[in-house]
Amino acid sequence: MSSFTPKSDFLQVMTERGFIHQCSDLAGLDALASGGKLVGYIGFDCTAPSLHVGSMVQIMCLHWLQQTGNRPIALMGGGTTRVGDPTGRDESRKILTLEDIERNKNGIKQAFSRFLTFGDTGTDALMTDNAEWLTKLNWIEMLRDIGKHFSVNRMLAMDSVKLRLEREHEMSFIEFNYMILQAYDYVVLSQRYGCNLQMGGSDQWGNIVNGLDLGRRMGTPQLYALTTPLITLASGAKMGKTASGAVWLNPDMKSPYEYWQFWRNTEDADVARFLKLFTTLPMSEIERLAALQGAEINEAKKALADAATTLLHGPAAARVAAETARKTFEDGIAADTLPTVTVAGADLMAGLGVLNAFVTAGLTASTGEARRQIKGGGLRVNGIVLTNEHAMLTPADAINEGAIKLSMGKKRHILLRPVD
RNA sequence: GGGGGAAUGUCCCGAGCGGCAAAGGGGGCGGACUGUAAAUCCGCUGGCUAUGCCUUCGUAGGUUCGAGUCCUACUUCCCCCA
Repeated sequence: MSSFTPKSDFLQVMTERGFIHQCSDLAGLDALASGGKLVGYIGFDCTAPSLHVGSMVQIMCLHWLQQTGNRPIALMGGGTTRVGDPTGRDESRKILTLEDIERNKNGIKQAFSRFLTFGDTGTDALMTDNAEWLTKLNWIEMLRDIGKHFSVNRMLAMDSVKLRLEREHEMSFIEFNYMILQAYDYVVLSQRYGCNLQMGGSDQWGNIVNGLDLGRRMGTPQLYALTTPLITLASGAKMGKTASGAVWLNPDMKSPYEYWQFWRNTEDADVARFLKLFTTLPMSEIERLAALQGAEINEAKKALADAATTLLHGPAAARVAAETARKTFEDGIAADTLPTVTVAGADLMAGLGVLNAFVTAGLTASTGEARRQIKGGGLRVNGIVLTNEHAMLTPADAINEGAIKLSMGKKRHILLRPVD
């Protein structure tokens, strides 16, 4: 596969930026892509109210698909989430309520508009929900039309099932059916929209290939599969977690500033790879940035943070985030654009204990943790290390544009702003 | 159907003679060193109105001054026999 030289823009971009892990037929796919005849989809689970950076690779795949003259489909898993994908899990998922799934779906939709141009013609992106057809399936019809194409022998041999069986972990019948539904999705999308490519993370290979098979048996045109590598950090950790939890894409769950910070803190060894995957900067520029050594590599990290944040939150928000970071870390002053938490002015007037202040700000989970952090020298008020856990905050401490800057560690800062 | 074993700090794994807020890891957080990096070293890693009080070892009872530890029943999981 490494010897294959793609001719299409799509596969050239995917290859040189490191998006390709496995493909069912690179040459066939290349031919279709050259003519702008690809209609590719990726399914997104509705298990959380927002996508997180872990899905960025997938989103970028759709983005490039469109940028190179093909049509992307973002498929919401409103139906499949009701069943639950057992892939990569050795315990059953808990079954989500329909209301939760609906809420999650609406939250997840938000992120896409920045990356894709939606519409009804040509290369316009499409968003659809597999609940639309899956919930209408009739059990007997489904068994006769779809079920007959599936071999239980083969299903049992699939990794997602085999692992559970080997470890003698429970796999319920509902989960066992997941792969059938995902395969069926692909066929439906093929029939409705001429979809001929499904992409996904490398763990989805089995599910995607099932779709290919089902399509062949049900008489669709040739379908293709393309998976992306699992993105881990150079240090081996799974990507997407930070001090303050998962890196969500929705701004109400993770501010643009925090998103910018996430990329700014990328490990040296990951910078070049991430620039290729998570920005649309030209390859020549990426090569220049990747060549930076030592402390200079920080310039590359800023470029990564700027570009990635611009993609998700827009240029204005990215500029603010970068400026906030510059003031905070390089000038050491409190930018009024830092994440802010408000307190009642009256409470502050009466004197607010520092322990409770840090809990209110969300920097520590409990007053106990705040106490321990103070012992370890980890908390600061207006930049000054806090040593007295009994200290009280008063309006006189609101010296940064009328707010108090609370910090935990070197990187996490919150403005506590009194309001009436 | 019969016999044996197991469930531990709500992140995970895991030790635990009747005196236990409970060993040890991993992970996470903080500190030092740096470049807002990695690696390394050090500290912390139930809650609170805090020299005390409250809640934690599958669930519910019991024995005991005192139970994660002993007894009984139940739930779930694993192993062996049929």
